[in-house]
Amino acid sequence: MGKIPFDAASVDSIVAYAENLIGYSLADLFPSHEERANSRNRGDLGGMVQKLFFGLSPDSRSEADFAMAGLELKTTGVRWGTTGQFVAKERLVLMMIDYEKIVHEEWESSSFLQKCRLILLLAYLYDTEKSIFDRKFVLRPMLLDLLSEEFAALREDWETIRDTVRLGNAHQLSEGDTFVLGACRKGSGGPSEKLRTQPFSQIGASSRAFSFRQSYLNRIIQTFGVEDAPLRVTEDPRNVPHRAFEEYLDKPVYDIGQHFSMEKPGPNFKGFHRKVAEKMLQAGGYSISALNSLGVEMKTIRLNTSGNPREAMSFPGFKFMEIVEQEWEESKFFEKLETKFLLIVFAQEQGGLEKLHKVAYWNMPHNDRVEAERVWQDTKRRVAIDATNLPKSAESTVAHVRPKGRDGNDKIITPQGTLHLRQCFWLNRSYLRNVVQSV
DNA sequence: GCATGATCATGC
DNA sequence: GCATGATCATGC
Repeated sequence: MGKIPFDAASVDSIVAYAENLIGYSLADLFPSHEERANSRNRGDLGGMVQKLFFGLSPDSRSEADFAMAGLELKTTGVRWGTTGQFVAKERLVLMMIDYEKIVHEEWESSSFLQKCRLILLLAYLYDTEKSIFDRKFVLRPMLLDLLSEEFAALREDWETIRDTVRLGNAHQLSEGDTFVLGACRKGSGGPSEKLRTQPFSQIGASSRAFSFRQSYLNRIIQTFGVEDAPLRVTEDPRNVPHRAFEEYLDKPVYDIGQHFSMEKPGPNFKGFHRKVAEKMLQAGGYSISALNSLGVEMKTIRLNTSGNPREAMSFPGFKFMEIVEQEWEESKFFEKLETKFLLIVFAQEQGGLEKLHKVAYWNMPHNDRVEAERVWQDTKRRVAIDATNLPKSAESTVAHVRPKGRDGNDKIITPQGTLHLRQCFWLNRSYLRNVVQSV
């Protein structure tokens, strides 16, 4: 291999050279390369870019890929979103979390920043039909300095993860624990998964990696990847409750509705409280979709006069034929339970007025996710035997299964070949009571 | 009052 | 047309 056509010690030079990749695939630039044919390697476009385009030998050492420049190279798949911008296909995995090491570290001198402080992020158009060699690079090369002000929200999440491991709770980590920097599962998963050791506990923990959560990565792409984008990476989701909801706390929900000139809800309208919450969000400069793009999902909970939730909490429906073929980690329910929720809690007072009671973030703790998985596995098992006999709320402290459909005709096929009402997972009312008290 | 079964309006 | 978040309705 000849002389590399950039200065490997200069970040600017590397980034400028990376411009030459944009608009092309590796196949465009290296049409006759022998690796093309035998590469079914699904994840290694980054490695190939490093090797072919930059002429470096890939490795996974603790130092950055461009060691002299302290620059880490990452590639990420993007696709066209419905909003007319590119969105990330999935979270961006940055590096494995070393449970033994992180407990002794501080943010500024962390091995995470040693490797990932400076990231050159290249986006390619994700296309399952094409090999990694044929995927075109799009957007601008993105140079990210994780110690710059724009990425300030990372630090608190990194510390949250470290402190969880310090408490001997590495096995309890969840992506939903944090807002922008995630501790995502990395590894085989399933029953055969080999667990890792952790300091301060004998309990084996799943392998996890630092990642930009998908929502955060979207904001990065839409900020750094295009010209003249409004800076939106700086927004920290932790600001939302205070900014949008604080002034309405302890106010009657119908007064809040009136404040926003909301029509009186029709007798059958089931979304009034959610709508009121949405109005408060909007008045605070957010929206449901803005909240989602911050990686947060909003749920409303209404308490009766005795402080119990009026209803269980539902999740998206599942298909009988699908769940019997699925692994837990692939399921929608798993994904939801690693989500960060913003709970908007309304409470009915003895006198009769229902008020905005509490607004707080919550994500499901580990023990309850274990129990939820048990319910899911039991559901999977029972669907295969008799899809009409599924876990009821008395069978678990956390979750159960119940119908969720448009009407009595909303039936789908079961493994028994019969039609049965579509179902979904629910969090038990009694469980939600504890949740509300815990936040 | 609760568990369970059965919808409802909305928004994409 | 359909999934979704949420609530209604019934029976014990």
